[in-house]
Amino acid sequence: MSEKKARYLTTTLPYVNADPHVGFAAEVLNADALARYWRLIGHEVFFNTGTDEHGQKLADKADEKGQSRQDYVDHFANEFRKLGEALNLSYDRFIRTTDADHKIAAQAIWKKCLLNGDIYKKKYKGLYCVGDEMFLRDSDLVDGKCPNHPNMEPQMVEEENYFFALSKYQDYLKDYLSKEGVVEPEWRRLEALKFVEGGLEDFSISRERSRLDWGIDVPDDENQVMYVWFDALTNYISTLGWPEDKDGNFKKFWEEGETTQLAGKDQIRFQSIMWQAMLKSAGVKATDKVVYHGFITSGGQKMSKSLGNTLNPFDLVARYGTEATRYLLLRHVHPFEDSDITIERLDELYTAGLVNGLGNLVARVMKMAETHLDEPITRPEAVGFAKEYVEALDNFNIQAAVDYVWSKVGELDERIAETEPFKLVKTDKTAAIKIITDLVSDLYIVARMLHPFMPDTSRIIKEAILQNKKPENLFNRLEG
RNA sequence: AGCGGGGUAGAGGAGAGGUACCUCGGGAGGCUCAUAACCUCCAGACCCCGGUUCGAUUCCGGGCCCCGCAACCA
Repeated sequence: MSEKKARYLTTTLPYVNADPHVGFAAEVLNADALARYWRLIGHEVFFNTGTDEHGQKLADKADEKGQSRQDYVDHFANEFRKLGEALNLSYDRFIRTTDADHKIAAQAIWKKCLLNGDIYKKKYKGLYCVGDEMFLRDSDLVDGKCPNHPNMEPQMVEEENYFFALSKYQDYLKDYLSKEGVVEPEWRRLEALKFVEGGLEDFSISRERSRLDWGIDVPDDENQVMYVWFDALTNYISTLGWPEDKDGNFKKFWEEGETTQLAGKDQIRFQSIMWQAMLKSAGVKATDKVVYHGFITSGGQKMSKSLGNTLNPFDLVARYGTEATRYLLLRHVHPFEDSDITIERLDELYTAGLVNGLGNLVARVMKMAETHLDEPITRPEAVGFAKEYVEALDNFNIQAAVDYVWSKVGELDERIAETEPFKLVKTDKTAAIKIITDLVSDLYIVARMLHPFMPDTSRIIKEAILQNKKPENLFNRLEG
């Protein structure tokens, strides 16, 4: 058996200025399903996620609450860790951009890029919105004001910042993005390519300390603090131990392995353009593939607190349980396009797919098995997965993979209706037992395919089969 | 302004030059192993106007509408 390539997988790091969003829950669940699947088929996997914890917005909020910055972000980091438990995630590291080793790595990549001549200092003058702590571009202005803060007068501010010479990497990025597969779905790659061809501007990568004092220090310049990019993006490699690589994870997973990043569709510029240029400048291998998903809306609108249509992942877990929440978000969120989700819809899908579907199938098959089989079936040989299932997962289409598993659930239900083993057992016991054995055996295969998506359910079904015992109901009916 | 995606039964998706599939929901029958579950059948759709074509919902042009991006929203 040939040694399979190690695989690295990461989500983006959510900014911790709010509680976990259901969209991030979907992203991290997709990552988790892929990580579990890859491990299942024999790859060594490093699955990374975590939190992005710097920036003036967070510092201001901490100040408002009278908390220390670290305490404030600790609280949110903890909320995101809880999400990991609530969703039963199998990540290998939960990185925080406030972790000591990450700060060292961020400074290290900065120095490499500086040494490579891609970081320079430049005076920058422009309209600045105090509300957003951001410079405004002319195209941002609405009636000469910041669109987010129409009551505040933008101020003309001049400051000196470091810039990264993204424009130098136009040709490189064009080459990088010309290879099919570096961005999924394919049409997003074309979008990225078009953006690069449209011309790239160098971007600002630091702020004066007076304007931003909660971040990683710029090496050898007391007055400057890193602005998001060199800080946040570097997590993808600092998590592996770069640059020292004491444990060899960076070499194994990033340099010699296959790297995949998952991100929202708004992240193309950051993940597939800026980050790739930074890696090139620092002499680090490019990401092999970035997969971009859509957003989740509710009731046809963007979720927002003022509309009252936010769905909190913790509420979903409280309502449906961990396994069912995984099912709902993995099967009923489109892999690449936007998806709309409402509680009413999720309730229907929960009942149809889990209570009436999988749960009921397990109950009826295992009841027959327990009643009519003298002993458990022998565990079916692991002969590799069905082509449809494998292809869907290779294409990052988890929805299609789960759909395939449920097509098998449907087939088993049909087969029971057609062959009527519960009736046949009265007239031809041998034939009935053969049918039941086959049903149980195929149910075992369903459970195996279920593992990446619903690991506990998969295990419970397999155990029930190997003990020849009907388990407790897997999914209870919703109240009301 | 521009760039990108899209408009298919009540809802969400798939698909193809010869009027269309899946899931959920609705209706009728059947079954009794199962969580009033399951199976079968039925009703129900290709945004509008032109063009190409023997034939378009599918290709082309135009229109209308929706969504995303527009350099820190997952």
